[in-house]
Amino acid sequence: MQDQAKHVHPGKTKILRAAIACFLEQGYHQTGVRDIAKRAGASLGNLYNHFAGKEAVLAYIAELERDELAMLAVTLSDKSDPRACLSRFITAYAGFSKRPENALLGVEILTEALRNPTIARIFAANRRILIEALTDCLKAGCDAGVFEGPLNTAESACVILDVIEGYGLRAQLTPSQNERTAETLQRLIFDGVKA
Amino acid sequence: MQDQAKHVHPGKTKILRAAIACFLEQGYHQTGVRDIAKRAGASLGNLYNHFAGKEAVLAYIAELERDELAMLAVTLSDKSDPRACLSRFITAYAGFSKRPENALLGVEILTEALRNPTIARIFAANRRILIEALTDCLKAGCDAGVFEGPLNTAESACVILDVIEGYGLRAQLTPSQNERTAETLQRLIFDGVKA
Amino acid sequence: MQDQAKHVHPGKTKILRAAIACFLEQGYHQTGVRDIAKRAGASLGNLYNHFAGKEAVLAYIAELERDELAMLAVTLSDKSDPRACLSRFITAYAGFSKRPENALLGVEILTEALRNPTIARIFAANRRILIEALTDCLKAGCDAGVFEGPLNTAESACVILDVIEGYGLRAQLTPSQNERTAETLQRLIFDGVKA
Amino acid sequence: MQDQAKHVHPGKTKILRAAIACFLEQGYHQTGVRDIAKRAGASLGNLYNHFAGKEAVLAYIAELERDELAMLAVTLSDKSDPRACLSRFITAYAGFSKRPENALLGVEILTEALRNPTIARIFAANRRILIEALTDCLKAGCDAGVFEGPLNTAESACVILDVIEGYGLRAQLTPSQNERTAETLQRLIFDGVKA
DNA sequence: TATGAATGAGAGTTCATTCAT
DNA sequence: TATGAATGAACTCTCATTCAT
Repeated sequence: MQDQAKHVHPGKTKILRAAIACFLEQGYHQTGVRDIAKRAGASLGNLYNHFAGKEAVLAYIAELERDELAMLAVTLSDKSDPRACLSRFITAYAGFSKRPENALLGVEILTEALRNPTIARIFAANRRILIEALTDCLKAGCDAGVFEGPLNTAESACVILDVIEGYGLRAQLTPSQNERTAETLQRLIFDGVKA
Repeated sequence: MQDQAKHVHPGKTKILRAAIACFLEQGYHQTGVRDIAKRAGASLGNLYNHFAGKEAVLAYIAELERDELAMLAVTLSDKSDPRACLSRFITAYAGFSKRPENALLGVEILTEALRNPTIARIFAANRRILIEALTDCLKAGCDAGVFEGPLNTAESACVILDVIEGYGLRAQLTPSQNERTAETLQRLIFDGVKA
Repeated sequence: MQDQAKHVHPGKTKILRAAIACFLEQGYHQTGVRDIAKRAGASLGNLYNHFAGKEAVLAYIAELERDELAMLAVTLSDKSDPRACLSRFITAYAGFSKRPENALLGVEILTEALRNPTIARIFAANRRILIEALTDCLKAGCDAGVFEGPLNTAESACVILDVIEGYGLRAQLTPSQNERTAETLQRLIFDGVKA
Repeated sequence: MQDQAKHVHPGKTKILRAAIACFLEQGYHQTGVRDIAKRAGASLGNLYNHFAGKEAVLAYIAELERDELAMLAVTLSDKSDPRACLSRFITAYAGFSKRPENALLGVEILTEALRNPTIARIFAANRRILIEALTDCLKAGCDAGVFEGPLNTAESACVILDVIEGYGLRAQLTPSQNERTAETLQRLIFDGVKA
């Protein structure tokens, strides 16, 4: 989570950063608003001056992700060479996904989205950014014949994201993973396992 | 979660089933031990006669998964035709993964495993069952030349599980998904996107 | 607490000994009936077959003390030499009081007696055994002129017991105490501090 | 327990006074934090805003005793007349010890100190205040020849405190005690029982 | 904005006790 | 006798949130 928050009130940013750190370390439900306030060096009341509540903090964090994802989606906009384009995206999104703050916060937001409509809406909107750009890229590739059609492009886009995000999450559980696994990602997405 | 629990005390089974239902509906952290006891029609104290605590209930559920996964792993044991074998496994595990109790409980267990060593150990053991069987299948396929080597088989196994589990989870978020998506899974795992 | 319990049911004795051990280690209120049963290797229900409840266990223990105290009181019965008699009692009761099971159980019983009438009655009865014997000894000594009268014998008896019991309790808090302190007890009880 | 607490937050003081009252009436372990909060007219959560927990409340109370004991120790500082000094102290400390809040809270703190290191440390510190002052007084008296040396002054100091505190505690168990017992204390401490 | 005392419902857990077997 | 599952009230403590200052 980079500093897209530069223009907001410094007190709010301080709280936000503390919240991200807490959610990463302890998880959303295991984190108390007191933990956040204490870590931010702010008072409990002040947290409520900046955010409507604990859920609003998570929602805000989820929304911050949007800008980052939009930048990643740009990687996919070059329609002239869908293959190279997809390859670049895989590398970029794998790099994004393996950063702990993205991998772990992503899981927190996903699991919360499963039962919390407010978060679900933001999560779906974020995801749509990548899915749509990826789907467009796949469609362009199919039309150009560089991807083997007919392809269920929307579903394929989801699968590609799953593969990359799964890789990012595994990087947290097994930090010792070697560097060549990123190449495996490329290989499998493009060619599958078959001879 | 089927009835592998037949041989245990009926009171314990009753509580277990209630816990599974609660964790599914509300999530692990959002479920209180009182919710479980009430749903089981048992007293709070009795829950603690059968389980050391709330975490022990989740751990027990996670351990129950092992037997089911072991049965799925058998699908992969036919070394004579790795390709057909993998194909069958994909179908079987996709069917397993799209069932809400497996998809949602799986997420609960995964997220808890991220920060809870007890659950992490069980989660890792369960996962290893599938990973090892799948890796063996891929290796056999590479040796036989039906899969395109050289292949990072261990990492590929992880990716294949990610793809299927991601599919299963998406089935919960977007229940309207059509049936053809399972075919897309097979297609992408075997061939990737490229022409 | 020696084995006056030989003639009772062995299951009961087992529980009793476990209870004493628990009360010593954890204190009466910090000990649960489950702790006692577990330590005794008995079932919870069985404990209730032998005792009406937790309080009854403590009451029984308190009553066991009576026989030991009665034996100590015998030390004071020799009216021919009140001085030697008192001296012997001080030594005997100091030895009794510094044993952890007597010192610590004594405190448990005393504090429970402060607010629990059942225990208070037993505690008072036990204490009366020593007080009366000691008062008699002091009276005999005053009559014989070996103790300096007029002496508030009843109150003096209490004070003598306090001194010895305080010494026993201190032995628990500061186990490093040297051996000469028992002599100090004799000295102070007989002569006080004054020249 | 007098109002040394004037400078602290009124809410905290209110809770403290309620806790003292509860501990007196019911004892430390028999008192629930809800009892304290209810008696204080405060909410349960607020109690935890002021104290880290139930034990911290008792620890705070034990620490409040320190100031009162320090004032009593001053009674012993007049080295010119150790005998008169000791006599005054006996009267003062007997007066202190027979007040229910001191006698009963003292027992609660002592028994808790037997197994709780936190409380044990505070208890020992409090006790050291009196022991040291009393030991100094006895030493001065021995040097001046008004007390009969050689005297184990440290141990004698303990015994003197035991005698007075035992008297204070007995005053709770047998409230009908007449006034002359305090004189008996003086008599026994100075002269013992012997002619 | 910023503070932190105050709230009370709810958390997980333990309690002494009962009772059908 | 002996068992241990069952009970539900009570335990200490934490929660997200409010509000007077």
